[in-house]
Amino acid sequence: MTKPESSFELAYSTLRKKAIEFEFKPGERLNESALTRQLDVSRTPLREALNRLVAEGFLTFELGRGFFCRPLSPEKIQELYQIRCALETEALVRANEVASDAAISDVVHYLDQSEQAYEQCSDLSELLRMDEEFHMKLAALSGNEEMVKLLDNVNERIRYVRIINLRLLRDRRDNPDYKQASLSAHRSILEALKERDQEKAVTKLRAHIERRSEQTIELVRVAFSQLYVPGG
Amino acid sequence: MTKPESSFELAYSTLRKKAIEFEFKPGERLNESALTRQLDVSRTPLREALNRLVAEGFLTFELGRGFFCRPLSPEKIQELYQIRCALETEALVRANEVASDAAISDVVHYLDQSEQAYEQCSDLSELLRMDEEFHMKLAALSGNEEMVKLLDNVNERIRYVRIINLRLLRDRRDNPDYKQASLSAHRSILEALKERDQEKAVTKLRAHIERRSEQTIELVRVAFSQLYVPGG
DNA sequence: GTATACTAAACTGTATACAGAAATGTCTTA
DNA sequence: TAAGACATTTCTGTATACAGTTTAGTATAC
Repeated sequence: MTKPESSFELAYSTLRKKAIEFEFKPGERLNESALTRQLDVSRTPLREALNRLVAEGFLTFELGRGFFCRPLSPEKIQELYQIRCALETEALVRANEVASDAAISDVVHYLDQSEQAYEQCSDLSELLRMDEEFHMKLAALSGNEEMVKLLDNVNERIRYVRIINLRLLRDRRDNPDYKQASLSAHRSILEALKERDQEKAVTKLRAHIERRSEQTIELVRVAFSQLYVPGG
Repeated sequence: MTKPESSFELAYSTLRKKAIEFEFKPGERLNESALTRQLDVSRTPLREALNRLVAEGFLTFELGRGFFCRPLSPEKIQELYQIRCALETEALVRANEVASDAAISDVVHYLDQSEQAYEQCSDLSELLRMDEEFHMKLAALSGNEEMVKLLDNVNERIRYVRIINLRLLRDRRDNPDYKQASLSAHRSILEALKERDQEKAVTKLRAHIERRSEQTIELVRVAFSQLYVPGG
C-alpha cells in the first residue's frame, strides 16, 4: 500500500533528485516533451514542478527558451558554503539559548550510536548523508523550522560537489583519516554547546565547515578550468 | 514603450505583491478562477506563478484543496528575523574580507545622501524601503549574490509586520526619535566596518536588528492573541 | 435543535490542442 | 568553402476541456 502520488509530486520529486545529483548537466536545456515521456505525466504538472525547482535554485528559466539546469561554478559553491556557515552558526547560537540539556544529550547519543556505522561505511553518499544528518540535528536544536528548511536546501545544492570531494580525500595516497577528523569535530562542537560555551562552539563549527569548503571550492575551480583546456 | 510581459510574469509579480502586503488574509484560500478573472490570464500560467510563490514561502499548498496565503504567527516572524540576523551578520563578515575601502565609502555616501530624505519622510512604506535599501547595500558588499537574494526574500516576508510596528512607534505618546536611532545605528555599523573592526560591526548590527525584532514579534503576538478574544 | 445523509455546485488536477517563437537544416550565393 | 536567407521542424506559452474531488447546501431523522 503505497500512498497515492499526484503527477505533480511524482515529477517534482523525480526532477529534484536528478537536479541535486546533476543528472542534468550544468546549463543543460531541459526538453519538456522528452520529460513528459520519461515521467509519464503531461506538461501541465511537469511545468508546475519545474517552476518550483526554479524558485528553489535547482533550475533556471528563460522566457521563450524554457528551463535549464543550474550552472556549476566555484563562485556559486562558495556562496552556498557561506550561507551554510551563516545558518548553522546562527542556529547554534539560538540552540544555546533555547535547547534543553536533554535535547543536546539526544544529539550526543545520536553521535554515539552512529559512530560505528560512520567509521565502517564505505559508500560515500551514505557517509555524506550521515554527516548532513548530524548537522541538521544540530541546527534543529534551534527550534527554527524555517532555518532548518533553508539549510536543507543549501545542503542539497552543494551535495554533488561534496561527494566528489570526499572521493578525492578517500583516494589520496596520504589518506588522512577524514572520518575521524569529522567525528571528533562533531563531538567537540557538541561538548562546547553542552558546556554552554557559545563562543567556542561557534568557532569550532565555523572552522569545521570552512575547512572542507575551501578544498571543495578549489576542486570545483580546477574541474571548471579543465573544461576549457584545449581538447578537453 | 513598456517591455512585453508574459502572462506568467504578470500573474507572478501581481500575486507576489499582494502576498507580501497580506492582501490575502493569513490562511485564506485562493480561488483560482477568481484570480484568472482578476488578472485576465488562464489557469496554466496562474498556477505556475502560484507554485513559484509556494517555493518562496509566500503561499502554502494542499493537494486537492489548492493554494493558501501563508499563516502569520509570532513564531514564524521570529524565525525569519533570526534568519535575517544570520544572513546580515555573515554578509558583514564577508564584506570585511572582500570589500574595498572605496566600496564601503560608496555606502557611506549613500547614507549621507539619503539622510535628509529619511528624516523628512512621512510615508512609512517609503521609510521602510529606505531602511531595507541600506541593509541590502551593506549585504551586497559581501559580493554574495545568493545571500543577497535570500535576504531579499526574508525582508519581503517580514515587511508587512515591520510597517505596522513603525506605525506603532510613530503614534506613541512618548515618541522617541526612531528615525535618528536607526540612522545613527547605520552610521556606527559602517564606521566599524570602515575601521575593519569586525567584532564591533557585527555586534552593533546584531543589536540593531534584534532591537526592533523583539518589539515587532511582541506586536504580532498581541495581535494574534486578540484574534481569539471572545467576540473579537 | 442538532446531527446525519444526500444532492448539487464549485473547484482542483491534468490532458490536450494550438498559435507563435526559437532552433535546425537546406539551399543559394559569393 | 563559408556565409546568409529561407523553409521546416521543434518547442514553448497558454487557453481550454473534462474528470474526479471537495465543499456547500438541503432535507431528513432523532
